[in-house]
Amino acid sequence: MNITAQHLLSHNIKPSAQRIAIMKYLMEHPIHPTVDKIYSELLPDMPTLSRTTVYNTLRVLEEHNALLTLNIDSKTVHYDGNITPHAHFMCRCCGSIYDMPLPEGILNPIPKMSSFNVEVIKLYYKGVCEACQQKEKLEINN
Amino acid sequence: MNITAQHLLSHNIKPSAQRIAIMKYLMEHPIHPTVDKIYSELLPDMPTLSRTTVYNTLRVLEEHNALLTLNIDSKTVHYDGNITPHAHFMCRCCGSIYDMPLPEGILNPIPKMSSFNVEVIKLYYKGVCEACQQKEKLEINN
DNA sequence: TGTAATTTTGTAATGATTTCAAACATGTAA
DNA sequence: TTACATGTTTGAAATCATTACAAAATTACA
Repeated sequence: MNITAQHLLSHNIKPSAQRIAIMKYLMEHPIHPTVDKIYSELLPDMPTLSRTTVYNTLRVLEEHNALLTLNIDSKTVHYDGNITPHAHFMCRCCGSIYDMPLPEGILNPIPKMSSFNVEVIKLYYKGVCEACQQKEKLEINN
Repeated sequence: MNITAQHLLSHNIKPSAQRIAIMKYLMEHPIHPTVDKIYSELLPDMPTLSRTTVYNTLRVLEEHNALLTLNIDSKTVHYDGNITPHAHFMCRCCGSIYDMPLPEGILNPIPKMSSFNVEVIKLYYKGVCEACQQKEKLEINN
């Protein structure tokens, strides 16, 4: 029994070949991929894989809290196999998404927050990453 | 010249009838409506209004920082005419979106944040609102 | 082995958003 | 005022991510 299957079982998810492949891909590639990225990366090694299976599987993984779904991009959903609490930064130039630390204390006041029962927190930063800032400077100088 | 038109001008937006109507609706209805909500609410008083115009106008308003776009709901975008910094809570039962205070200090560390140039911060809470918590209790008791 | 339950697959449908070109409105110069 | 240029609105059609669905494949287990 491999480690990814055990990880799925610990979330009460039956570890099929497809689910293992998708979960493994997410854990080994912390690049916050989209459905299409996951699908096209896994297809060469799993030629019968269906896009619908990727959608289905990601929904199952989400429902069992085995991944985070990111709505930082209004065009499409991105997925994160790292479920430890953290924030995300998306560059408006290159579209890359980076992990960020969660500010101190942001998790603490949740239970006291008025009468709402807060179950999930999403913190998104948007702007320009280091690499794209350099590119912008070069363009201005030319 | 009405106050909404002045508001648009202060954001360098030419105040057409449609733009005024949409901006006014957003400012007078802090319910974080969707495109379809805005369209169907304005249609009776502006029968020639096109859905495309609502999309176009919201994009113009966003580009000129006259509103906030919320990607808290993965299904569709919600809009907020209140541009003072604040967070949002969405109820997973009824879908309502509420304004929330931004935690102390969350805006301060932005400039120091590694080498990223942060331009926008979005903080979303998800869970169950007070009213839906009451409903859930009633259902359990019956 | 046989049968029920679950999972995967591919196709078709859905629905939010965008594209596009024509119609319309507005501003300005003569 | 007219003429022209510019910007805005409109509605139809296209796009594209996602979902629905039913058949096929796989798994669990008696």
